[in-house]
Amino acid sequence: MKRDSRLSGVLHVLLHLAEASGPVTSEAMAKAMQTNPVVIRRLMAGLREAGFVHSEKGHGGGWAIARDLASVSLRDVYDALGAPELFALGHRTEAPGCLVEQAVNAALDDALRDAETLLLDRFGAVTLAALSVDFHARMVASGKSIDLETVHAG
Amino acid sequence: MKRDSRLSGVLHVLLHLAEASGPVTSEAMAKAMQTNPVVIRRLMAGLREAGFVHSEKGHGGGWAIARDLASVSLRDVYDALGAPELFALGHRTEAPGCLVEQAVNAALDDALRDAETLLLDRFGAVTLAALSVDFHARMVASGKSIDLETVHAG
DNA sequence: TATCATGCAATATATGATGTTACATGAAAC
DNA sequence: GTTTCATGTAACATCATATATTGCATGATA
Repeated sequence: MKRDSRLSGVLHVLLHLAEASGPVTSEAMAKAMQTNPVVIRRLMAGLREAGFVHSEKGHGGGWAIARDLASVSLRDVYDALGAPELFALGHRTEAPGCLVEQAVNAALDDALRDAETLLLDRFGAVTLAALSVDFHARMVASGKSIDLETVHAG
Repeated sequence: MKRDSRLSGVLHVLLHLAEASGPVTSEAMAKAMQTNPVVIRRLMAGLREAGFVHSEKGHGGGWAIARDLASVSLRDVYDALGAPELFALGHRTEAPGCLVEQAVNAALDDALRDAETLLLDRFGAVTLAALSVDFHARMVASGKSIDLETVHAG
């Protein structure tokens, strides 16, 4: 089962944006993330609509953070991505006529619903600012400096 | 993100097996589940190794439950399937050099780990017997009778 | 007006689950 | 014993879909 890395990717991009002094182009981000600029734009589209980032065309354009990092939780980012499916487990049939399958689905859904609530609550409790703090702590601990180009070069 | 329906499918099959009087062939199950006999055998392989079901070759052969339903939890079945990935969310990079990505991964993993614990505990608390009880309650409530062939005909 | 950057649709590629075929093994029926 | 039935498994085919790419339109700056 292939896993969806969009949330991970977007958070990564956002934190790098937060570190940058000016706007960063899709191309620069794409190079750093080893992917295509269009993929970056697709990822960011939801965040732009949600007002978390701002994009500018033309010379000197690119992407920039539009909100205080402390005001955006992982849950917000997740929602801005369209609240993608959290679980890899699914049902064989969504609306089964078979009563056995209904019972199975009900049991699984019950557990999944609770886990989903827990997970989203956790996401809601973590802000981008908190991630940034953690990142800076790691930077101090490692003694390394960082910038988008050099860190993602290797 | 495509979802893995193996757990759902196996549970469905197991409960039907429990209702059956004698061994059920892969072909019969496959017809009921609208899939291929080989797929059924693949699903059941882990359960056979775990000792939850028994298979017999030749005339009158097929699959049968080998354990008391009360002694098998959803967690056991999940493990017998090889403990497949629970979450659709993953990391962009598993062992990133980038400290930003490390911080992101750590935050996500933290939340996911707790959700996983909750989910597996829930699975551990539900036995096949409980599912069977629920199924019979549904059958009474609906007034319908059931058997493998007729229920899955349409 | 030439260049740079996003916006977006359409298409291509890659990956992995699911489905299928083929054949070997073993058990029961005849 | 030989025929039939069923599982066991590997190899292969298909299909779904996430990801990547291409192409072109739009708008902003030099």
